[in-house]
Amino acid sequence: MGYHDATTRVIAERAGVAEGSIYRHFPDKRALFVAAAVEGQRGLTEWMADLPARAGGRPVADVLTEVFVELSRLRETVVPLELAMAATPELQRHLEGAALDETVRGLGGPPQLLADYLRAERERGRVRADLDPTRTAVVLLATLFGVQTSPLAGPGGLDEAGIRELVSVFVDGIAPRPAPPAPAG
Amino acid sequence: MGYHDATTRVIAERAGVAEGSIYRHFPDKRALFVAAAVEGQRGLTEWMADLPARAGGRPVADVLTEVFVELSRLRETVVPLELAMAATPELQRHLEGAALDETVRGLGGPPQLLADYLRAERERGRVRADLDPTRTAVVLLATLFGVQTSPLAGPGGLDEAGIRELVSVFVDGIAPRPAPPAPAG
Amino acid sequence: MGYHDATTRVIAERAGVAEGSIYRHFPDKRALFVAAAVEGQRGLTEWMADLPARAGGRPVADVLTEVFVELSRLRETVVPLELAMAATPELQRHLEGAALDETVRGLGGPPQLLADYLRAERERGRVRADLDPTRTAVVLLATLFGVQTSPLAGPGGLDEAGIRELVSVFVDGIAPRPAPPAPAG
Amino acid sequence: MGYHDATTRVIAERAGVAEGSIYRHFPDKRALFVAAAVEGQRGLTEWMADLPARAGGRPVADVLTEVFVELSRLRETVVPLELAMAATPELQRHLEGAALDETVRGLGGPPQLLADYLRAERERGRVRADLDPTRTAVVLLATLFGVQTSPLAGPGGLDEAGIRELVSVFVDGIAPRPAPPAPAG
DNA sequence: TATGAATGAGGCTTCATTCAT
DNA sequence: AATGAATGAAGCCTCATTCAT
Repeated sequence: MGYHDATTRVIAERAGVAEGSIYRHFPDKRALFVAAAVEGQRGLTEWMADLPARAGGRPVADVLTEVFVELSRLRETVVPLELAMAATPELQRHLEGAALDETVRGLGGPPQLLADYLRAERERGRVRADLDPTRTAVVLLATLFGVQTSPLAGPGGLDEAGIRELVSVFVDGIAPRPAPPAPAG
Repeated sequence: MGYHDATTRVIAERAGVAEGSIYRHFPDKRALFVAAAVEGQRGLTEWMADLPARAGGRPVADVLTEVFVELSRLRETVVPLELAMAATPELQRHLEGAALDETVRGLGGPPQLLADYLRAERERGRVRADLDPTRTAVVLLATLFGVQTSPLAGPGGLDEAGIRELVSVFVDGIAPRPAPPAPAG
Repeated sequence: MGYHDATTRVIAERAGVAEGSIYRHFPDKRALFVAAAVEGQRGLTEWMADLPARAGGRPVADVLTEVFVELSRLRETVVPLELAMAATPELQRHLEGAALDETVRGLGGPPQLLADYLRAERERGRVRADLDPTRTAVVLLATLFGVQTSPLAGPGGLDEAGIRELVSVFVDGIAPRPAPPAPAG
Repeated sequence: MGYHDATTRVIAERAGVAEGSIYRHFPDKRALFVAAAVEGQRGLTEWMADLPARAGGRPVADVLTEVFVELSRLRETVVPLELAMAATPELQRHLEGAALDETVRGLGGPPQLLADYLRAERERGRVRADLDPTRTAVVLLATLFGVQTSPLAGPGGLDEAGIRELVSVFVDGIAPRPAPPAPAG
């Protein structure tokens, strides 16, 4: 449901408060919406907080798959908000000014955490050295967003198998791999 | 700009016609919007029509980069429409019933053309044999969509350098490549 | 169907002409509507033209029944127009200025013809001498109109049996009749 | 004034409220209109509630005259609504579903009350035994409606004298009465 | 002269916001 | 502080009328 479909009446109803009461907590509807989006991000961010610490453990593909599965689950509630933000430039402008929770700001949000993880793995030689972790993180998250958003992927986004394939593309690329050198024996 | 921000007044104004004239050509606003989206797709699709025939030519990464650069350019007009479609389920339902131009339907649209290209390259051994071309095409296009849409990538989406890096990730993956076998010599 | 439901588009469609062509024959929609009402009256009036000449023939109740049955039949097309006129004061004002066909004007329309008939019967002693024929005619026609119009009578107005009962009330009244004097024998 | 002339703007203006406020009390314009008609009926019905109890008292013609004079007065506000209902089939369908005030429903509305009165008078021998009270009541009310509605009666409907004559026609009929039998002397 | 696309005023309705209670 | 009725701007759409062809 987008920004315009979430009328103040519906919001108030679901929140179990009167319509007028909204304006005691938020100056206007936009602020309420931005706050909801930020709040959604907070949940995601907290879940991902330990991601950088997991570098060097399980294979990168496994970690990314797990992260993406969780993201896609959590995002079921967040994506509509983000879509609304994306589709409503008016909201984006106000997002910048939004008072980000200090905890969240410190963590930097999902993109920062994913970038930190990728950087840590790169240092361990498990990620290509020529990739910029930040930009790569953005591409990964944008893909997840695109896949769950675009009509192309069908309604409901990707299931776990789909996410696994997606991660496979990211990790190994679409180009065929040369045969690994025969282990020295 | 989303579906709701594109008021009939604004649309009529930009088209240089009276508001009432819209309804001589479209039964309602929804139909107008869907038609605009379909028309946008038509331009994209025509540009991509010869894509499958290019398989086996220049390196896959180069072709994809070129395609994505063009897509991102053309999509400057299409993305807002697609975003609106994505953010407005009401529109998606009606898109299915929309009278797709026969030319476009025959070509199958960008996802189909890209899938055909990938399949052709796979047959030539230039794309991993274990990937499903259709799903891979969807992931590629969804990524492009996500990158140009998500607030993460900043306003304006990716420039050509960004697209080049994005394609690099897709083609070669983020995992480090083993050293290619030393050419015989 | 009323004045507002008869849109110029519908009228033009049914008439098999283009919408714009209406305005070559009538200055505006109002004039078109008044003309249609007048035309409807013309048919009724012509059918009733010989009514006054029938005075003295068959019993008054029979004549009135026959007239009302025919009126109710013809009025199936006229009543909607009259209703529209009644419900739209704007139209009534313009009806007065309408160019009544000379023939119709000469005859005076249904009320005048019915009044003439009643007057002729009154002279023959077959209608109460203390009733004003014109006002009585108006009451009779208004009743027919009311019965065919008011929701009370149910959809479709009265059938022939209903009209017969209605006429019976009018002719003999609702008060019980004293026994007629025994014919001299 | 008809249904279409009573625009929401005009209604709101006359009611001294904002246009949008209408929709806090009624789901749409139709409902508002039907409610107004029902409310109008309520006033009429309450006024007529004691009618059946008056049978056997003053002469039938006097009672009917009194009733019709009052009806015509009250109906000055109701007739436009009823006309609108009659001219707008869409409204009639919704009238059936309208929540009639229980009081009104119990009384059955003006037609039922008038029919009850006529039946009571018939039992007293003051109304013809061969007339169906319900149908007669409908004819009487339809006539009043027709007279106040039809352009024939001129603007403003009937005055008291006109109503007296109308009732006279109904009570005694238009046929001449035979001389009452000479009282025994 | 006939057509029908274009026009724009105005209709009904929604909705974010205000305000008296 | 909370409520929810009231507000009025604005949205989509219809329709009588005009005008270029």
